[in-house]
Amino acid sequence: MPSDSKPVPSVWVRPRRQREQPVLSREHIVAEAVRLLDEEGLEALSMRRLGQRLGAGATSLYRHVASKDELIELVVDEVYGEMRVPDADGPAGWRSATTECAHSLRAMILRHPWIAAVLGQVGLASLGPNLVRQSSRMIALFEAAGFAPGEANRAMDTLIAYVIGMGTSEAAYLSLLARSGLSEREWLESLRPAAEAAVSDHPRIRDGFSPPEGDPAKVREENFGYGLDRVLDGLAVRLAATG
Amino acid sequence: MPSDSKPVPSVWVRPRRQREQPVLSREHIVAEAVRLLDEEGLEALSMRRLGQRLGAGATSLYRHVASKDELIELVVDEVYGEMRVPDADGPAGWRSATTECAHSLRAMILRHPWIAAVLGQVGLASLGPNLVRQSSRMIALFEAAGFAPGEANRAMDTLIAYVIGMGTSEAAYLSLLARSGLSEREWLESLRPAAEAAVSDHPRIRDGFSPPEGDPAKVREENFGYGLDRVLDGLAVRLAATG
DNA sequence: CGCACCTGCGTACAGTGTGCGCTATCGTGT
DNA sequence: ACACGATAGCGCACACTGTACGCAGGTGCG
Repeated sequence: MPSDSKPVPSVWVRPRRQREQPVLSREHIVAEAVRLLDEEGLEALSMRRLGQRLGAGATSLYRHVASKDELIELVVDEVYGEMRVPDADGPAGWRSATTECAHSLRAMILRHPWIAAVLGQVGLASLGPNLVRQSSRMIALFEAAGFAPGEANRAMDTLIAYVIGMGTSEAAYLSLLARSGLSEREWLESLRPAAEAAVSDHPRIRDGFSPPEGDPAKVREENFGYGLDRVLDGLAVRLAATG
Repeated sequence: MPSDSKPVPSVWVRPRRQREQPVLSREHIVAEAVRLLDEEGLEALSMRRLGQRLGAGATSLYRHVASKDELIELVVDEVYGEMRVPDADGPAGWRSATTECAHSLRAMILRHPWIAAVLGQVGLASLGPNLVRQSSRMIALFEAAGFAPGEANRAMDTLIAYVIGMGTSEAAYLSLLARSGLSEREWLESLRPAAEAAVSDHPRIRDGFSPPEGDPAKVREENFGYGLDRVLDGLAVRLAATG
């Protein structure tokens, strides 16, 4: 019985490869990636850490996913599926239906702030199943409202661009804040001097760093609603002019 | 004269440290970073490559810039300064002035497609001088149009959110395309089968992958203009209702 | 039984951001 | 004129990244 071989390749010690039922699969990987991203943010997502959380080696993931970029595409499509899009033949008018869409998309972005950074790389150009499904349902909404078939798509793009632009700003702000480790109030307080200097040079800038007028989250939601109403007003004008 | 010391630390061989005039400086670094990003895209930006292009070592940059993240903030503010914002007391009406802003911002994004990916990380939350200046000038535009002081800010946010959302999508699409190395026509052709499958399942989706109806860039610009008009219509409605 | 296949793993490589301590240069005060 | 402190740049080192490659073990089919 040789004791000089260090790793002792004995049958009894060998880890027996307990193939529990949670074998690796594309769905498992994507789901765990979303969880990791939600908990620790974008730069915490590495193949090694993800593998670790799944009880697997880093490179094992590559059996199910071609590359990290592809994984990110999958993850984007996954969360895009969380958006709620009402049925086009439902009882609600087009305005309230699209309003619900917009709020639901914003909520999704705020639940997963990391997509802000990721949308700029991968965009909505990839043809994931959820993206296709949701887009189709949204276009139906605009067609039911009375937009011509070709135009409904552009109307949807307009609305989505607004929501994504607004959500991106909010998400970037929030994850900056999260990375700082401060509470929102402390953060604003710490930026106070710089902000005051800026405001004094350019008096027109609204002082977003003043003593918080109520819940900051509430303020952000109202700002979002303001712009949303303007965008929908504009679409309504167009609808009235062509109908 | 010992010949065994390999690196020969002789005074005559020593590189004499020619301190040419292009010493490193924050401005130089930022400018070169923008050039590198424009030429080779976001993931080509590393401190080592940037230092190399400046004829400096990687870590030398840290004398002028605290971290790569800070460098990126600087770079964002730099290109944000490229946007053209007309004077508020100029001859043009508010609508044409803000239209010019929007097109100018979009043009900036398309000139520097990498900011799409970067805006999601750093956002417009940092208080760079160009950002402050441009925002102030834009708010002035909306106040001159008749928006109440507090509301002008929200109107601007609405417009900017739309432009950024739309620009982000375009930029993501374009840089995906650039990474593929194909021409736009080849790219569309290669996606044809997948797109057709998607369309046949969801007939409402406009077939954006059909034989190009004219210049694709033109089509994108028209789509952008469509949404822009809707957003400005909506703001005009609000203006008429409160004025 | 044998054979092909598929899944997961360990190793390895090139490349990343950046902390630390060294050297050479420059501007300034005496 | 000379010394001295500040500063700019550099090389090294560390921990970490994505992923190519080849191997080991299990599974299903002939």
